[in-house]
Amino acid sequence: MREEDSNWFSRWEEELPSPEELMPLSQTLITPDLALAFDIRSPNNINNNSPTQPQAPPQSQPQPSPSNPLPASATTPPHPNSAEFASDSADLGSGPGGEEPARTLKRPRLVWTPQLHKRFVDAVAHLGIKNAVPKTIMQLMSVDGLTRENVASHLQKYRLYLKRMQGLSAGSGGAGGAGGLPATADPATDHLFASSPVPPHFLHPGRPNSDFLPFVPVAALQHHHHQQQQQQMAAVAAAAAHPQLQQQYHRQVGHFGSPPSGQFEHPFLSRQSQPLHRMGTPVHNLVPGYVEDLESANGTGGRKVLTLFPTGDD
DNA sequence: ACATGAATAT
DNA sequence: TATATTCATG
Repeated sequence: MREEDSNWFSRWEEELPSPEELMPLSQTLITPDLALAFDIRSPNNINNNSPTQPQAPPQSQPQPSPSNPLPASATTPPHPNSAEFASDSADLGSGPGGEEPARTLKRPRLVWTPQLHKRFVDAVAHLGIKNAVPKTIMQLMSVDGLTRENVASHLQKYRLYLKRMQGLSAGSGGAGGAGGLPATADPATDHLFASSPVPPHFLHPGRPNSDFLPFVPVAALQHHHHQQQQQQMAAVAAAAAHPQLQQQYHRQVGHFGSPPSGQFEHPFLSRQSQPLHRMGTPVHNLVPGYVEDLESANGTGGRKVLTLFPTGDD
């Protein structure tokens, strides 16, 4: 019933990160090889048995992040970044055995952790279904390394999920939250989606419920040529919708412009801007809320999986 | 030319 | 299965 809805909705609302919290949330996708290069790994169990990701239950403890036992011989560290390198022609099919990271580098598969998905949902929620298109969502999420394709793909699946939910929503509030599993979402396939509450508006396409917090978490400078402009555009667009926000936007940008504290720089952070023409990364990993970690699962064929999961409890 | 969304591939 | 990539449209 509606009351249930508002119930979980309230909770969901409370969980929403405030602009301040959101702003510094510049996560960074660290590629396995990069991590390896800098010896960034969780000093925990080297044996990741769990084929699936820790479902990240409500529990938010420093879950021993399944480190990746990446075979030291992990050669071919896929540089996941810009695929805009046209000049070089070394070994084309340098598959396994080859050392040089062929330019045919593919990013590791992105794993949508509940946290990441939450950001996704939040972004969509704040944008409104209409404006929630991959590009915009991506920008709002401000996750470094996230591509439009990543978002598009996820969005596609998410829409299907919503559709299914609409059909089943009759009688049961459905989307359980972080607390319990929704009785309605049965298939394991929906587990991820079930981890984040679905704003009611999503299920009611005919009702422009726009009483959402207007904020513009423009953040994380990203690489690639025009991204900055794009972000600005996004911000401007958002500002257009909410003129009063322009201030916020500027404020935030300013914030990013000047690092909060020059305490120390993690090697890999500074390095990060090195390998490719990535722009300076405003990573504040001083914030204990989010920690980047990665896990490469040596699946069946040796495909690497990039997992970024914030340790921050949600 | 570019972004989206669905279909298809891995 | 989940995510990536391709493809047809807008």
